[in-house]
Amino acid sequence: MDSETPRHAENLVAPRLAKLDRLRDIGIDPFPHNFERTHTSAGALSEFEEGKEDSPVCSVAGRLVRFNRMGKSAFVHIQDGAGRIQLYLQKNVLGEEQFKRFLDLFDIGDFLGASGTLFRTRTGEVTVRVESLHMLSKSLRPLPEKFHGLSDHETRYRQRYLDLIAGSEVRRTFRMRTVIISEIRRILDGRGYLEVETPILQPLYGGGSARPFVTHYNVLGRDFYLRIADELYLKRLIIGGFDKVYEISKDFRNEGIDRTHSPELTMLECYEAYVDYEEIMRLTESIVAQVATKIYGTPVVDTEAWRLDFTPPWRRISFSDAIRHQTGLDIDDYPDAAGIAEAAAQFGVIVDPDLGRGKVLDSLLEKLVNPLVEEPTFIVDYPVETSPLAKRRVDDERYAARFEAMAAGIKFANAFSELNDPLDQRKRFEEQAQARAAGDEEAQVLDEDFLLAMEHGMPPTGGLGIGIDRLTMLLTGHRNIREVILFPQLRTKN
RNA sequence: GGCCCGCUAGCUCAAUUGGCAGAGCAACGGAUUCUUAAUCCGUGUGUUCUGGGUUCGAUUCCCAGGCGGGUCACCA
Repeated sequence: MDSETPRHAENLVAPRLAKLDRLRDIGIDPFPHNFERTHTSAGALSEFEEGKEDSPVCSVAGRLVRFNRMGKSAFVHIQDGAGRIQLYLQKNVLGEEQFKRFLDLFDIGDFLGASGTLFRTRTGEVTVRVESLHMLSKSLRPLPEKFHGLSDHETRYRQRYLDLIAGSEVRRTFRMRTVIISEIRRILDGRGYLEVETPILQPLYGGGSARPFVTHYNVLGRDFYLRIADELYLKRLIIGGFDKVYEISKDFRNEGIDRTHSPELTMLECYEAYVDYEEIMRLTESIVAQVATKIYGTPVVDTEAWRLDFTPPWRRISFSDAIRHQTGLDIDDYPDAAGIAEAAAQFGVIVDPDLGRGKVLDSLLEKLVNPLVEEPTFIVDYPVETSPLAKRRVDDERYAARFEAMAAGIKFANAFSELNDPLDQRKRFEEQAQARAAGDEEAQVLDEDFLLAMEHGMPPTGGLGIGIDRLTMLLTGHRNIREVILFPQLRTKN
């Protein structure tokens, strides 16, 4: 018994250890190497429904999850990756010895393999009439209760395997997450995008506004950063001549953890040469609508949490209109940080003006507008101070050609016409350096190597980032990011 | 990090205005050859998160800590 096992739990483990010994005593390996199954649970059920044979023969395997003993017979359910199937065990079919062995030595939680013929019970359930039965792996600990399942969040996250065993909704959510990612790949591959891999350990972090995790590279003798974004490397590839590139990978941001933030997050970033953010908006709508359709057969996501219609085109509102509608303020009337900070304070948004006008405007949007956005919406044309890597609008240099996408109060995409003027880019970095000096720890760091690349010429480019975790939340109806991350980070127990 | 809430059996939850800790499921023993949260008979398995304090007596009250949840701040 390991040290984590409470003493009283031994009462639950000991009988199973005894059964393990008895299995070995009668020459049965409780942990055999394999089992030749012919069908998954779902495969067996559909074969029966197709009715090509009267009583199809099959071998199935899975974890024992329900156990109804009926004296000389028993109904049990096993669960595999495809679902559940019922087995019917009869003393006169299995023989006295094998039947008794099952009753005496098998427990809920064990993996077993069974072979037999399919039939339909009186109550209509397609079931395997078992002719031979095999122990595939003995379970030594009890599973969570069958009806209520596991509801303690801490245990669900720390022992996710128990959550997955007990909850079909949980399994469904994570299968959807995988479908979302593979469908995005399929869409981008189909459009001629090249999937690439760029460094996770970076000598300088950039491409986003966040504090990084720091690590040490022994052989190079210096600190490196876990990336907060892929952006500056993907742009180097655009400069290098790949017209369309994307990467789906983890970013790391050393920030708070809450319902919509995980320090380790999965991000899609894609860049396409010769297009602007208008085209990227259409791409974004198309990706999300197609992914939703892949899952639900329609772009309408109708869950317990919300109903969201991702059918393009989505609603669009400019940054300044969004602020104006919410506050009556025209942000153009406040060209400096001090003025807008004072105006924001009237709405309970308190920001130190030393951090810059962009920071104040960001806060206004974040606090007063974003939480109220329910329908899928593009907020477009961000003040240039908030967008150090985005191109200025042609008609108004105070604004950047940038959008963010949100729904149900959750921001899930950020995109812009990428700044490709190296002189303007240098200026923007310098402004960020000032903000950093004033105390903005998330301000971007000047990256000479990136500027050098841009000085060699970068084509006009549209770029997009989609938070995969958040998109998964929206598409699966979860309000907490931990529900869509298999192993969310928790404090370690000692 | 601040504030608020929670932690009781393997699981889901009760209860104790400070006085022997109790249900269902699971488990264990028995009955049952068509069950579906099977049913019927019997058995309660516990460091009430941890450490202090107050008290004749603490699971309950007080203090500190741990872990979790919510919220605020920061970020996507």
